[in-house]
Amino acid sequence: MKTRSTQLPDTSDDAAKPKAAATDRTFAILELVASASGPLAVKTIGATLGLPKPTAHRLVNSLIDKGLLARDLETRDVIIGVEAARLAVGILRASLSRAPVRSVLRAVSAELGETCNVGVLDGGDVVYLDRVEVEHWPLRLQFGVGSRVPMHCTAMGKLFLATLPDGMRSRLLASGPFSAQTAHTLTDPDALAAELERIGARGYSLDDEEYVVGVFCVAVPILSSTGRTVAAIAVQAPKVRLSHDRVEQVLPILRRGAEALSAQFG
Amino acid sequence: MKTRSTQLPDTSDDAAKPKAAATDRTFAILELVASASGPLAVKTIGATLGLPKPTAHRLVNSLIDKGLLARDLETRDVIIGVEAARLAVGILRASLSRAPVRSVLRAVSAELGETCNVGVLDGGDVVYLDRVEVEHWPLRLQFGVGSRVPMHCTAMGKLFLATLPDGMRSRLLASGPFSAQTAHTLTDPDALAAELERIGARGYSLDDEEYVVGVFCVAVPILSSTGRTVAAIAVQAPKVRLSHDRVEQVLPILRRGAEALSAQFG
DNA sequence: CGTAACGTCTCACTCAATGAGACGCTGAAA
DNA sequence: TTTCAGCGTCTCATTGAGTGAGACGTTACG
Repeated sequence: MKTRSTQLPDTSDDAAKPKAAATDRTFAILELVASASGPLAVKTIGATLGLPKPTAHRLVNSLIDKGLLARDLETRDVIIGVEAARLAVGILRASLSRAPVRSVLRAVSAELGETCNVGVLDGGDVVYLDRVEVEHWPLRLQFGVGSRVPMHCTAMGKLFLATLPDGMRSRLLASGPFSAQTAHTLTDPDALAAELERIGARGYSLDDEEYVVGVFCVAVPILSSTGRTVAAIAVQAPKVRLSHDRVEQVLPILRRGAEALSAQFG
Repeated sequence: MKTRSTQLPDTSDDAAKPKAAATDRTFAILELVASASGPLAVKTIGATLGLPKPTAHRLVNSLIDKGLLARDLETRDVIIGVEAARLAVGILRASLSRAPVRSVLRAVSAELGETCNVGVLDGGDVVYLDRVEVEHWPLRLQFGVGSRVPMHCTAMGKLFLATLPDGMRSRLLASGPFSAQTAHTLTDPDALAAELERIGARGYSLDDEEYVVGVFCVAVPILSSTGRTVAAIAVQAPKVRLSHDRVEQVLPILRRGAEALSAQFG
């Protein structure tokens, strides 16, 4: 649910423990070599990732032993290994099952000219399953695929809340105070309940700067074959480009995407 | 004092410690998921790799936190994550930039006298992994290494579609309307399906001004050792220089390049 | 309403990873 | 040649990250 780094007994001395897991570092090295333009010296790898000299060599050699990395024959530089290529082919093949979703999302995003994403409800918050961006703006890294956002102040989250069974909804509504992310965030349970009522009746959900200042959001449900809301598709954009006056315009496009996606989930 | 309270049902005489390397196991999990035919239950992963229950969950969740794995929507099964796909594209690109391999594409391009590129399928579109140009023309910057092009209107894309398993192909064909890039683009699913049929039978794919006006393209598959299409190599040129009448001429050259490159993908 | 299967949590234990420092190698400058 | 500098390798005390048995929740199902 929360972040994963488990620093339990760290009380007073803060952030002075850059202890890193071997696995994290290993993947960092692999990714670095994969994204490099050419062969890399171990020195460079260590310097880039801030690894002590022996550690860098140990991890690199360990990857070489696995065949994931290799050494250039004359220079001793590090290049990608044959096992990595095998793994990569497998990964791309396995990730094919995601292709249809992404395909739809891209089409919707292209038509709207704005960033779109697909998310589901997991635990107490919304998880982004996939995302197609249209430009580079600050939100980009903050809310990438896999990141979690609250339910009470996002278009998707409120949509899920509105379509939940009554019992679970009231339980979630009672589950504590809602943080005020912006001045527009609905923190009062009654106001939120009323908003959910509206959303349920309309069949779509809006986020008018309730989570991030200056960002407007529209979300529609993705229904399973049984008619249950299993996911949602949303568009988000700066409010200067997307606001209440454009909602009627984007809805049919979003709904078409949602319909195409519901076929994939059914 | 050591408690031998539990007699394990087997392994009575092995002096070998339960040797555990977190990194090895993590990569084993990733590879297992990547090479699986579909979503895997954590139970299955643990059983296959001989991992204790909590350990299996810990490692899997750690990979999920990194975005390398993900969970299926309704079933809680494990599938490949989006970060893994990103990593995979990087790996394949890096592995193609290795000197011995790069020369293959250069040779093909030189022999044909036209621009050639190598690409794979990722997330519903084609990604160029490598590219050798022969002259400076408008497409140059637009479709460099790393750029993505649609599936339905490119030689490579259609080739991938044609060699996909039936289920996945039909799901992708159902995943939305196909944008008409030019007057020649196949936008009708039925017409596209018929074209894919032809491509599958012929073993190569053509793009006759379906993506860019005036550009003709020929693509052949790069097969893995198991005979699966894992990538493709293509030549593209202005139609005045490359068209149907030259296809038979370029095919053997492309195929020779494809064969040389196939070793790179296992 | 068991019950069975699976996921999560806890918690001592301990082994694998860590990294400062010493040492060796090779190649280029002096 | 010698000297020096930059890298890679080796050693080893230290420790905390990883481990896994067992207990506990949580669904799914007959």
